[in-house]
Amino acid sequence: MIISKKQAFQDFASAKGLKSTKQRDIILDSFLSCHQHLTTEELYLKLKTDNPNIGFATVYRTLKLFAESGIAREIQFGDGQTRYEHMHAGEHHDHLVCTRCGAIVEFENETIEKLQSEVAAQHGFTIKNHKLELYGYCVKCS
Amino acid sequence: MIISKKQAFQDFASAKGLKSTKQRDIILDSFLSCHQHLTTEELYLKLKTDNPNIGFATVYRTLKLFAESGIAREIQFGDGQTRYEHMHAGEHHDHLVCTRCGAIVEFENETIEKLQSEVAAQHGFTIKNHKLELYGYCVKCS
DNA sequence: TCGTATATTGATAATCATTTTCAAAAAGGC
DNA sequence: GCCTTTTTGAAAATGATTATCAATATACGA
Repeated sequence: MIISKKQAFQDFASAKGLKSTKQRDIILDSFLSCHQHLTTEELYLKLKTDNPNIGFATVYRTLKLFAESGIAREIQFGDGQTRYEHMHAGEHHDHLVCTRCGAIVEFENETIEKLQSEVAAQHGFTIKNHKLELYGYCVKCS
Repeated sequence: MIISKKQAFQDFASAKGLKSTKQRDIILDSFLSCHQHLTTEELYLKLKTDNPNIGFATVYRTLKLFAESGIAREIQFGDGQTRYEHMHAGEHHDHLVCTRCGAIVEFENETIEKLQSEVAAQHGFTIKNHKLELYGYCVKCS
């Protein structure tokens, strides 16, 4: 899984004529080995421990590249920070967000996806992607 | 409809011990008579024509109050700006967003809502609100 | 109506996340 | 190795939003 993501990004990079650099490799490894939904800042801090020489501008730039390449997706939960999550080809998942403790649970629901397509078709829209987030309290917090 | 929103905000204000001010009245009228999904800046610019003496800090503060009072809701479409839309008691609508021309279409779908509740229940979540946005191209742009 | 306590305003400064700038360093051909 | 182009890191810039604070307005009791 991780290997194919690496491959996918390398394909994207060479197709775009990007040069391969140490920094991007490090950031890619770190991102792929990381839990989901992390902030640019979180990844930057995590990296800095082992690689104090990587600047945060590079982390920002590289995560944007990951999103562009399709191996990551930007998500925003309304707390002002952009998060990045791994993107698994072909599948899509949505989020339950606990507004008390910040816990994030992922879920998938094909019926909802199908209904979304129907709604879009009714309005003549061609859907590229979507975002569904349910906000509330998790088991522990309610 | 507009009158009841005004009433609703006044109830909220008095319950919170807020004083009634000219500025808030003007902003409330302007907001209620406005199209949906407007940016704080858009409302500020619109106001400034007739009321050059209202500061944008007040507009920001007041829109946050509207959201708190329940007559408005904050929405974010990922373009970096917070938008406010009218909130109709008891009903909830979601959005189709055209990523080319920026068109926004609202829709409601009870079945999706029901499925969301089911998903939340399965994970032990108590849902307070949710957000569903479908991004793609509208009829004209596709 | 007057005074007083409290909330609100507007201008400005501050903040926070993100982006841009730019000179120096690194990569990829040839 | 040379030369062109991309990338990097540090710092400055940006853009949206929030906090600060003195001046002003409001509510309410005397």
